[in-house]
Amino acid sequence: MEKPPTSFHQIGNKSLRERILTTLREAILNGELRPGHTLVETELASQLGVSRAPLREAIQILNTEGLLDTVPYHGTTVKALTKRDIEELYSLRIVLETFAIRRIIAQLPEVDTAPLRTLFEQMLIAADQDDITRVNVLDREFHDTLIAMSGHKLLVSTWSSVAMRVRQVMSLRNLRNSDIKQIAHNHIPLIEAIERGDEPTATMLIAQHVASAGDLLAEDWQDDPSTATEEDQP
Amino acid sequence: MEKPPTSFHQIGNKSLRERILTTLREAILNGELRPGHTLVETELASQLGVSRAPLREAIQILNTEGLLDTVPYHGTTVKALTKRDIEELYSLRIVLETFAIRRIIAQLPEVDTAPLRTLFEQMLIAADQDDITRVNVLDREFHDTLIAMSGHKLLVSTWSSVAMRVRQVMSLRNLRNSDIKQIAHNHIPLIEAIERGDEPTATMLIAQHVASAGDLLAEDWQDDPSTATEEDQP
DNA sequence: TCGCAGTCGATTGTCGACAATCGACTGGCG
DNA sequence: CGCCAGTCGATTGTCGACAATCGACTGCGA
Repeated sequence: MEKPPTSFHQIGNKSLRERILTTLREAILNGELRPGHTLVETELASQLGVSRAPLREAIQILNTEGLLDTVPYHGTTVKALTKRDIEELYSLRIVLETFAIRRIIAQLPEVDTAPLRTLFEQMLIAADQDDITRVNVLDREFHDTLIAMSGHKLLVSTWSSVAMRVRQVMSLRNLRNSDIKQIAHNHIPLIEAIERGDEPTATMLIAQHVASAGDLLAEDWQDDPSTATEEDQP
Repeated sequence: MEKPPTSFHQIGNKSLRERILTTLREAILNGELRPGHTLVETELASQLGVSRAPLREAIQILNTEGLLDTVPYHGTTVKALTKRDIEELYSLRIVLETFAIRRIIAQLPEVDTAPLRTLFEQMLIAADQDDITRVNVLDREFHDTLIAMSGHKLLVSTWSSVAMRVRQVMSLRNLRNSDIKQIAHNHIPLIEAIERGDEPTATMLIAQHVASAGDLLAEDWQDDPSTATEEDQP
């Protein structure tokens, strides 16, 4: 329980709040902390070996990010994820990614599409090796890169909050290997359309690509009834 | 220093954190706290008559919302607003509002467009009376309503963070009355296009409408050099 | 037995004090 | 005179304790 005054083995030596934040966020995004799970501050604080002050600050941030849901004097829970949430998530994803692609194409000879190709190639290799985890990581990087290439900082930050929840959904769902490989292969026509500056095709492909992934994830999703986001008032 | 147990001018008597949050956010959005302004926790806390704990929680939230910028052990400042930020803000606005309109039209006979007309009429009256403040408020409500009518909760929450910064920009800029009246009148063809389900026209009009407002605001904007968001590394 | 008011325990909200960190100042040394 | 190490002050970061609030339990009375 006592921590050495200078423990040298922690590399990213940021503030406690930041480390708590990263820890909790990662746990939520990994599905380790499932939607509906209740967090008790006292418990969690002693569990993490910190006081409640920085923990609470981290919780406020996660509330704002939409990952936690605190009701005053009652408790904090991991935010529920309904089927509707997933549908909204993926429909907004399409909008944001389409925007990114339009911007990339608009500044085309300037931006370098090589990173996309590299990621795609690695993705194929991982798919061949049935390394599903790695495919998912690379897919995330692919879409993150796409957004970043737009050169639109506000879009990047908006994306990151959407992408977080996408990641959370994916952690709670196990797609079939065949589906994931299929999705992986879908990337190449998209890359080519972007490189050739073919906006109609590129935007059509991204919409199709994202929507089909979203349908796969939303399919058969059952909202946890005990953690519904809305209640009818009588 | 002592606050009356029930000071009647604060309506929503929620937690201290919430009240501090609202107070600070409003001050930033009003332009009362200008970009670059430094907040000192101890000062601000005693000024508000609260301790630093809830104040810090509010600050973390405002950081996450992108209104404040805290650098560790150094200080918290109101986030700078560069010309580029404004351009990004308005380009994303177009994307989000276009999406909202597409969704509204898609479910058309179901949604009621009367609120838009009502707001528009009030806007015209206020414009006639040269009540610029009220025109701005109504304009905000108009666009908020448009987003809300999409029935897309995630879009609403994404919008709210964009809309906050838009509000901040507007508070720092004084548009000419003639420009504002012009903008007010632009709303009616948009409403009609939406009601008639004419998606191409409606999306074209919203893009035009928002872009021209954005150009007006970004025009002649000078980034405060002392609060630049990025530094070149040598 | 049923309804209800009071109490109790658990949990969140707030506070004041202390620790850690960083920049600026300062004083000595080459 | 210039430079560097040490110190100091101001500010943020963290802690433990106390206060406020809410739900559930309990026991009294009709």
